[in-house]
Amino acid sequence: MTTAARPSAWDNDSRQRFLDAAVALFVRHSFAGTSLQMVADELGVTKAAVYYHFRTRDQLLVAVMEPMLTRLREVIRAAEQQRTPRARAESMLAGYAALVAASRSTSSVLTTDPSVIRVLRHHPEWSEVIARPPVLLAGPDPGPLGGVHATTVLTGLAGAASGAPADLDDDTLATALLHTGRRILGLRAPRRHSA
Amino acid sequence: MTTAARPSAWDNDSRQRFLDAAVALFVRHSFAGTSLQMVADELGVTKAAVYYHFRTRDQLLVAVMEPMLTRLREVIRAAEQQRTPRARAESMLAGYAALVAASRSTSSVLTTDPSVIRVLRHHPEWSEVIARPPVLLAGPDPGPLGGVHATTVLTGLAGAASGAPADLDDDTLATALLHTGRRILGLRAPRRHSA
Amino acid sequence: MTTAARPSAWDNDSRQRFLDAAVALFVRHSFAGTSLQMVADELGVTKAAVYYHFRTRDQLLVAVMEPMLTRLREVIRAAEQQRTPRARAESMLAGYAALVAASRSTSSVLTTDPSVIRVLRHHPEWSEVIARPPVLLAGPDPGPLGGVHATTVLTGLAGAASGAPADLDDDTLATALLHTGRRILGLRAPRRHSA
Amino acid sequence: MTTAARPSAWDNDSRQRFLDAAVALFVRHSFAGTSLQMVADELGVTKAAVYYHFRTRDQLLVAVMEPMLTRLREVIRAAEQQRTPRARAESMLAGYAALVAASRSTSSVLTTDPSVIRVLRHHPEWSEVIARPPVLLAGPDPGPLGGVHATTVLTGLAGAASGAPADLDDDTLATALLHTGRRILGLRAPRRHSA
DNA sequence: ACGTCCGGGACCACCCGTTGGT
DNA sequence: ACCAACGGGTGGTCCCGGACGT
Repeated sequence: MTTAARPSAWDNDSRQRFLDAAVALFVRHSFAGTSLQMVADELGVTKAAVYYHFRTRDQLLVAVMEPMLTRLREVIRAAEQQRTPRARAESMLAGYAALVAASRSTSSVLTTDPSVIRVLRHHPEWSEVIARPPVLLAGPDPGPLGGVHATTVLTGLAGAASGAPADLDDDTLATALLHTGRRILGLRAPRRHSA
Repeated sequence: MTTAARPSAWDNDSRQRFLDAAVALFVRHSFAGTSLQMVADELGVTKAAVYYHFRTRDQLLVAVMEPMLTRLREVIRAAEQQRTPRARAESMLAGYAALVAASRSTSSVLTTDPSVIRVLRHHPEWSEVIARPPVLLAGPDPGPLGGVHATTVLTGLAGAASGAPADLDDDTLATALLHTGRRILGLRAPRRHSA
Repeated sequence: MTTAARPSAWDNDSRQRFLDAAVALFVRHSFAGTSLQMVADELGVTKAAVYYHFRTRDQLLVAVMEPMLTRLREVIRAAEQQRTPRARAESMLAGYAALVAASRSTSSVLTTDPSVIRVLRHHPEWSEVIARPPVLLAGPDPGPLGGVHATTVLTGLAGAASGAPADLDDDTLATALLHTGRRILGLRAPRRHSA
Repeated sequence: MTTAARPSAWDNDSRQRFLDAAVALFVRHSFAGTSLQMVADELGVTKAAVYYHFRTRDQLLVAVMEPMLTRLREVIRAAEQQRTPRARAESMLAGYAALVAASRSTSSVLTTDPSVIRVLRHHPEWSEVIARPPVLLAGPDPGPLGGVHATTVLTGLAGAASGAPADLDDDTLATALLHTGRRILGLRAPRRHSA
C-alpha cells in the first residue's frame, strides 16, 4: 500500500517525461524550431499523447516554464521588500543566481528565445514576472548604463549556467555567478547581520 | 561615370533590403520562427522574389551573418597573434565588444539562437569562428570557472548590446562593454605603448 | 415496485440525454460538423461515456433518428394501403405533417443534411423509408412538376417545423402544415366518413 | 486573336473550376463534410493549389456563395422599394423563385446547411442578406403562421430547385416555383400594368 | 457506467522550393 | 528583378475508437 500506484502519481510522472523531453529540445532547437512531432518521437509516442496532456503547443511551453517562473516570482517578491535600491538589486541578483544555477536549461530558454517571451507576454500571470527583473537590477544605477548592466547580468548568467559543465554543483555555480553579477553591477558584498 | 547605374550596385541595394528585413525578423521571432513568407510580406513582395536572391533559407541566414562573422574572424586572428593568454583574452574581448556594439542585432542572434549555430556549424568556413572565442577568453583562467566567465561575456555582452537604447552610440557602448567584460574576466586594463 | 429503479430505466434515461444533446448539435452544426467531443462537452462528460452507449458515431446518428424513422415507416405503410394515388398522397401528407410537427429537429436534420441521408442509405432497414415519401406525394401528378411539388412539401414542411416558434403546439402546427401541403400539391380536403 | 487566352481569363477560368467543384461537393457532403483535400482530388491537383486561390476554407465558401448572395441582395433591394407588404412579398417571392431556379445548388446549400449560415453570419456584408428574406415574405401575414409560411417557401423552393430534373429549363422551373410560392403564402397573381 | 490515457489518422494552414512567364 | 501558380510535405489541432482501470 505504501507504494500503491495511484493514478495521480502515474499521471504526474507521465506528464513530467513530456516536460523533460520538451526542455531538452527547446535548448537544442529553440521553441519555434521544436515541433510536437519531435517531442513525441523523443519519447516514442504519438502526437496524440502529447495532445492529451497539453492541448496546445503554447500550453506545453507554459507548463515547461512554470516551475521556474514561480520561483522567479518569489525572488522578485523578496527583492521588492528590501528598502534600498542597492539591497533590492543585491537580493534580486542572489535569487537569480541561485535560480539559474538550479534551472539551467529553462533559464537560458527564457532569456534567449524571443518566441518564448512573446508567448509568455500573452499570459497575464507571467508578463509581470518577465518585466520586473531588469528594473530591479538596474535600480542602483539609473543612468543609461544601468539597463545595459542589468541586461548583461540577466543574459550573461543564464547563458553561463546553461553552458556550465554538468558536474559543477548548483551551489558552487550559484556562488560564482553571484560574484560575477556583483562585479558587473558594481555591488559590494553586503554585511551580514549575524554569523 | 562615377554614378553609373551598374547592375551590381542596384543588385546589392535590393539585396540589402532583404537582409535588413530578415535580421529584424530573426530578432523578433528567432530563425526557426521566421519563414520566407514573413520576409516577403515585410517587404511587400512574394516569396519568389526572396528566392531570386537567396537559393535557400539557410543561405539567407548565412548572407545575413556573413559581414559580422568576417569581422569576428579578423578579431580572432588579431587575438591569436598576441603572445600571452592574458593579451589574447584582452584583444579578443576588445574586438568582441566593438563588434557587438556595431552589429547589435546579428550578434545577439548569433549567440542566442541554437538554430543559427546549428546551420553555421555545417558551413566549414564558419565553424571555427564559432568555436574559438570561448577558448581565447577563457585562456587566462583554465579552471572550470574560466569557461563560465567566458560564456558570461559572450552571451552577456551580446544580450546587452541588443537591448541597449538605440541612441547610445557605438563607441560609448563598446567602451562600457569592454569595461564590463574586464570585470567579469578579472582583467586589468593593459598599459598602452604610446599616447 | 412499479417505480423500482430497474437498471434499464436508468439506462434509457441516461441514454436519452445523449440523444437530446446530439440532436441539438446536429441542428446547429450539421452531422458532419458535430464531433463526439462536442456531444460529451455538452453534457460535461468524456467521450468514453458517449462511446459506452454508442459504439460508433454513425450508430449515434441512427439512434437519434430511429424513433422518427419508425413513425415515418408507419406513415408510409398506412399511405400505401390507400387505393388511389390521390388518397395515398393525402394520407402520406397528413402523416408527414403530424410527424414533422412532433419531431421538429430530427425531421429537419433528416431532410436537409446530405451526410445523414448518406449514412441512412447504407442501412438497409431505413433506405426504403427515405426513398418512398417523394414517390407517394408525387403520385397524383406524374408530370415533371409532380416531383418538384413533392420535394417542396418534404423540405418545406420540415424546414418550417424546425423554424416554428416553440410555443406553437404540435397540433396547431401540424394542421397548418397540412393545409400548406395541400395547397402545394393541389389537393382538396377529403370528405371524412364520420363525425 | 479575339479570343486570345489572356492571363486574367485563364485566371478566372482556373478559379471557377475550383468553385464549381466545391459546390458539387457541398451539395453531396455538406460544408462541414467537405475537406480541401476532396476539392483538390476532384480536380486532380494538390491542396496547395486550392490554398493558393483561397486562403481559408471559409473564404472558399464565401467565394462560392458570393454570386448568388449578390443577386439575392438585388432581389431584397427591389422588394423593399415596393409600397405595400403584399407587393414586397410578391416581389421578394418572384425574385427568389428566379434566383433559386438559376442557382439551384448554391441556393439549396445556403438554406439547408447550418455551418454555411454560421460562417456567413460572421461576415457583416452578408448577414443582412440572410436575415431579410423571411421578414419580407412574412410581411402580409404578421401572425405566428406568417413566419411558418415564409420558412416553408424559403426552404421548400430551394429544396425543390435542387432536386428538380436538370432538363427542366430555368424559366419553366422559376414559373412553377413562383406559383407554388403564391399558393403557400396565399398571394394572388398581381395585375400587370401593361401587356 | 463511467474516467484515463493513448494510437492512428485526417484536417487546415502553411512551409520551402520550382517552373514558366514577363 | 519579379509574380502567378503549384508540388510535395510538415506542423498543430483534433478526431474516432479502444484498451484498461475502477
